[in-house]
Amino acid sequence: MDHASPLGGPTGPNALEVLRTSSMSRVVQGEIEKIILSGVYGPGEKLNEKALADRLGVSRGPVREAFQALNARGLVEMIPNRGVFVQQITRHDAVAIYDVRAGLFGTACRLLAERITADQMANLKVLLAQMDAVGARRDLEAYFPLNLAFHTAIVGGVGNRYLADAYSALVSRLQLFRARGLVHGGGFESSNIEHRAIVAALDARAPLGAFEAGYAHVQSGKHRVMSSGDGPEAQI
Amino acid sequence: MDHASPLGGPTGPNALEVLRTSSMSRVVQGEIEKIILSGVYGPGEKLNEKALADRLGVSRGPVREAFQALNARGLVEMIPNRGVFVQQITRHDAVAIYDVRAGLFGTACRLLAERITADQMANLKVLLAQMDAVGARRDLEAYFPLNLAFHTAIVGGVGNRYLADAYSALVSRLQLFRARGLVHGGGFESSNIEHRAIVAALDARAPLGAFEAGYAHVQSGKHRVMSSGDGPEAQI
DNA sequence: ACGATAAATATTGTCAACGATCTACAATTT
DNA sequence: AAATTGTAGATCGTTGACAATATTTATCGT
Repeated sequence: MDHASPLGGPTGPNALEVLRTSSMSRVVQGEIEKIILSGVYGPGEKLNEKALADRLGVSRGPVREAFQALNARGLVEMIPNRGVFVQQITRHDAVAIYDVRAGLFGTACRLLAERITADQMANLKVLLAQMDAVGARRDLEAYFPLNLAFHTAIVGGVGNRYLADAYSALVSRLQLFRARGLVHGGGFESSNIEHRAIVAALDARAPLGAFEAGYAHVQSGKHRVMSSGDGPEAQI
Repeated sequence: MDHASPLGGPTGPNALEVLRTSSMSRVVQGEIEKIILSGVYGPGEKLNEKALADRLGVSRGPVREAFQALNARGLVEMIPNRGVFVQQITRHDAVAIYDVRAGLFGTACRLLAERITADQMANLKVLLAQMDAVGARRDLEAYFPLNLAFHTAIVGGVGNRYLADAYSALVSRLQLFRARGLVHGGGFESSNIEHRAIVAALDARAPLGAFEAGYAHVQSGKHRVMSSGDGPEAQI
């Protein structure tokens, strides 16, 4: 099975720009991350240095450097003299990650409530309406990107790089916890109700209410995911 | 000036154990991190690969791998074909980091309020009393470790690895923002009052109140630091 | 046939070297 | 004199090679 296209193929938009701004190891890191998050390797599976290097058309050096970065981001586990393995996220871990994510998302809502612009507010309401419409049709394929855009608009809208980075690091780790599981809908209604509560609090410029709404929303998402079997799937 | 002792010297407890469990690049990473956080290199200063490698008695490979990890942790900035530089934390950045830290610390307090044990509660009260006593004497040297222990007891007491890691990553970054500045006291009283509010909320097992108390405490700390000149110093 | 031991293979950790890129300085031109 | 161009040195990015460690396979003994 093709895990990755050997570099030089249609990897990026234009290889010229990529290779000038980014170093090889950064490209390699992105490729390996895509491979890991795509789920083809499975949690706990070993990542062979030489095999990856050959597949990506580079030597082991850049691969090892990429491993260090991925390890710091919590996507792989490194055991000295043994090798690098895809990080295993247990059910217990996922709960812990969701708790932190809830706190960060709530914080994002709180901070955004203190500084949200009219344009941002309007954008969120548009997304909300679209999600309502799509949710009524139970169209999961269309709902997913809208939901992602909604969350991104909130977390990114704060304009706090450190908040956004920490949040996306948690989301990445959480992606490791859907061991090849299918995406499974359900909970459109409650999710949309929570979204409305968040927007309402933001519209009222109520930091405390916004925090609570955001925190509760992620916690609800945690319960939705956790209550649906061992190898979980949805993230609404 | 001696930036670091060449490995093999009295760096760690016993080099044998360290070298068996940890790889060289991990040791190197720790050494470089200590060097950076010690502040001898100054924000924005360049870290020369060969110079660091020579000083640590290794080749450039492990140093480059350590750089990747430190970059992912936000302690250095890597510019392709230019080099690695100590991350610069501007005043604006520090404010952003404090905001995230406030949210995380508040979340820690909230989660801890839901599960704190009697032993943990007692420990916090002991620390609180000690800080009161030391604060009354205005003994900053003694206050600092107690304050650190108090915060660590809360964040670590939750038992959430991801929360603790994210929090300490922010604290590390924040350390970059005391550009060789002296530690400057002041605010003992307000800080202690806030500590008491946190403990009271935890004792009452009140998640919401605990969050607010923790969040407000870090925000107050932010204002204490930010209001004291450009190159800030204290972190109480 | 099963388990323990030993050789063989594979993989990791580290290093030194090579080409590519950048930086600093001097010579030249306007 | 200021700006620009050209060159020399330093530094970075990558690679291939070697030693150390782990894993697999083969062999031996009970």
